[in-house]
Amino acid sequence: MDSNRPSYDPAFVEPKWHARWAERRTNEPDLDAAPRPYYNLMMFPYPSAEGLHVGNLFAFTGADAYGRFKRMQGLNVFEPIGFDAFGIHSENFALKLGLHPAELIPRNIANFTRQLTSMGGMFAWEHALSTTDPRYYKWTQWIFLQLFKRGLAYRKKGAVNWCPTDKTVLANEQVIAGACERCGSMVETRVLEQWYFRITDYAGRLLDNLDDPTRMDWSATTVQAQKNWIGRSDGAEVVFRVVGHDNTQIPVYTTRPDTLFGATFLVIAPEHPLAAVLTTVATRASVERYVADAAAKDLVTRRVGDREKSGVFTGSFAINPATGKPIPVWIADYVLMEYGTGAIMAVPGHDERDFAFATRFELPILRVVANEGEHAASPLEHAVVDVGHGRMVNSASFDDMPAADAKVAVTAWLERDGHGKGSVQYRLYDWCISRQRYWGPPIPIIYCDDCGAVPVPEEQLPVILPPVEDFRPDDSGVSPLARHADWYHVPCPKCGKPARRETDVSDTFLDSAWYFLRYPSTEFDDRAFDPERTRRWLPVDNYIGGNEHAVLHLLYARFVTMVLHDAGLLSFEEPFRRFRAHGLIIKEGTKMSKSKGNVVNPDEYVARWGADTLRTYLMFLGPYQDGGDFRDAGISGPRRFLDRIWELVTDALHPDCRDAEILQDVLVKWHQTKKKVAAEMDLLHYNTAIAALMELVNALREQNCVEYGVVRELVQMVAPFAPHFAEECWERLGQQGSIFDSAWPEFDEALTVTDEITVVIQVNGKVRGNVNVSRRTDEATIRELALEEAGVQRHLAGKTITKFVYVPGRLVNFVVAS
RNA sequence: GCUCGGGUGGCGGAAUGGCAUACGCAGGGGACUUAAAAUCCCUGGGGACGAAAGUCCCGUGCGGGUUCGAGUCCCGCCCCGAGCACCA
Repeated sequence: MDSNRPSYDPAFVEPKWHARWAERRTNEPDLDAAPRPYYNLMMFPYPSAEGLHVGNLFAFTGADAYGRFKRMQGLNVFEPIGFDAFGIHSENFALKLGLHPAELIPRNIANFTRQLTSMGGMFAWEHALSTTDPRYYKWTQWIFLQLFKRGLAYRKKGAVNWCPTDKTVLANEQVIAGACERCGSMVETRVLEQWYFRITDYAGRLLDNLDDPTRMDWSATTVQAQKNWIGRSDGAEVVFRVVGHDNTQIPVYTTRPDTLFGATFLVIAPEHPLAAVLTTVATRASVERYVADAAAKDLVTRRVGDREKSGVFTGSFAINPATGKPIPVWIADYVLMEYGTGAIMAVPGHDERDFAFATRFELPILRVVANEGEHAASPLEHAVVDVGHGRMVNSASFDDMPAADAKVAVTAWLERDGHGKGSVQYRLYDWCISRQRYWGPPIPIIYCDDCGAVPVPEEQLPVILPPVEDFRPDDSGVSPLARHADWYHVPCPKCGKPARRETDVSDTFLDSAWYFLRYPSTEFDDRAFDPERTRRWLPVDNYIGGNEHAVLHLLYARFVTMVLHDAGLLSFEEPFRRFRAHGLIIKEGTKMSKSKGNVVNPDEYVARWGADTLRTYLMFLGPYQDGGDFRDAGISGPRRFLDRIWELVTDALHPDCRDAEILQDVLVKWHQTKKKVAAEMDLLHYNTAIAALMELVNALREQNCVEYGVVRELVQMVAPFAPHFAEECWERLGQQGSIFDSAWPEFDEALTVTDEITVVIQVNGKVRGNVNVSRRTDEATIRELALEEAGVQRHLAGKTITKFVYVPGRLVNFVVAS
């Protein structure tokens, strides 16, 4: 490099453009008048004390590159950012440091803001938000009230998951294999009065919309995760009459009504309300002992699958409506009260769990479906669950019917004879939103002895979280706010008598279930979201985030949006038109974790290589939707790539490079690159887009081409990845304004193909040569040319050609017999 | 156990059923330099034969199959990762 050429120095370029962007408000679209609004959203971060890690940066860079690309395609892109700053994480960390979260969080947010600025995100900072801001959580509380108004928020006493370390209730979603999702402690069960949202009322719609392409275009893996979570199953409710109790019936839920004739006993959950009714004098003592034991166990232990079956006989019998025969009713904790009707018909011949139970307690096992070639009376060593092609046996008039048909036929018979009906069940549970903690929005409810649970009037919102020093949680099962009588004693809004505030705060997932509605309307304090702004910007056009939120955040956000839609407050019921899950970054082949000490701090890399190099590297190291392996050794490649473009820009400034002649090869490569990059950007295939740009750079260097127009468009195409760098190159090229207000390069389809093509010649599918011909050459000519190739002749010698395959523009294949 | 991903050089990874290993990293050789870094050029799956040019064989986790042709499609396995897990 000539000594008088200025070299690329990110330490100079990057701060320069941060200042320019801020000063010129480059990243602030006109929210009231943008003609082609495009809402580009990424999952907002939790501002941890450690700062942004490289995984966050990977996620944000990919989302940002997409937003910048869309903007260069002429859309008015709104790319907001904010902070999900309430919650147990922040509170626990504050406790550890002996700080108040209200002190800690602003500090963390300042650090995140610095880092997010340095990475060069196209963020509309004027609309940044924090969920901890009373101007924000006022509306989080308002959302709670909207649900309350519609009867979708209710209070229930029930067994809940209790984390002994975090000292709070956890949603089932937050319990992973019996342990707290956040701290890993084994979860216990407690009985507490909690607030729930009736998300189960929406299970069907939440499921059905997933398959509606007019509403949702989501990553397939995320859709699948939501489907599994909602867990629809189709079956039937069957009613069993109890012998000797004329008014007592036991409804059970089954997905296999076809096996009704094989139901040899019933099992009800220990908490089932009929447990006491069905118990006889002889069995009372043993039943009471069993039920008490079950109650002492926590919910999680009861859900561990392969425990040995336990249970107790009630002493009662029920009539199987199909056979008319009495079958015993048992109590066992493998039946869950929360699912279905809390009672099952046990079919040990065709269900592994029922089989294990029947074996343990010597209950009869009967086969009612036989697979092809299998005798119904074959030894009963295990349950036959898969009966896809089986036929009915031991089932009276249904005998010999294919099992799949019997499911429908038995359900129809049940309905006709009044023994039951077809029924759909969902695995989804209602959403418990109460948290016995401090660092969250207080639930806006006041308890009055006369009026009950009274919502705080909307004009009194927000219910400010008081700045108490003593916010440490304890084992009492009530929130720290309950220790602050001066705060919670208030008059009842209805009758004015002394009343008490709810002292629990709401789940962090409620904060994040509506933040995307707030971004376009952050300056309004008299409404959660402005109708006109919302109409212009929502639903979100593109949402990018981690699949770890596939079933929590994304489902809750959909639910809240659907409720607001039903309340007439939103015109759409699905908030995210397109969602793409990004992958995860690992370090040198292993997971990053604090304990391994291999968490990559992006600051060091930004300082050493520049944010643009780091961004380009992150987008290059693997497919965005899969993630990749961050290796220190690899980053020099992308830096070299940018250095070479810088040099091409320097050379292109020479007056001779304007409208210089472009070699045919370069011209074609240029247009092919433009075509490929645009297509790959849209699919988020950033690694291959960058590879294509690298190929163009290599071609330009090999052919010694620095034609101004080609270099200018190269700079435009690298801009989504290296925005500061591209702006600087743009300016050096003498271009006016921000490169992000320039139009994405167009390509000419006719110039993406060459006239001369290479046709591969195969003999029996093996490559034996090739010929260069004009694209217009006909098949016969190509065949003649192919036969002249030395390598082809060698392999054809003494053989007979039995077939000739011609794939236009690609290859020919001679099939020979020896 | 169930569901969804995935298995390709030394490494990260490319490949609408059509030249496997694009692009990048690391490596080897060379140029420049007092030297090093940086930069630039060449090379780059394994094996056999050959002085070389080259020729041939084998190669995308394993075993079958479909096809003129399979990393790609089908069947049966193995392994890794993620999620769910007594959901009747």
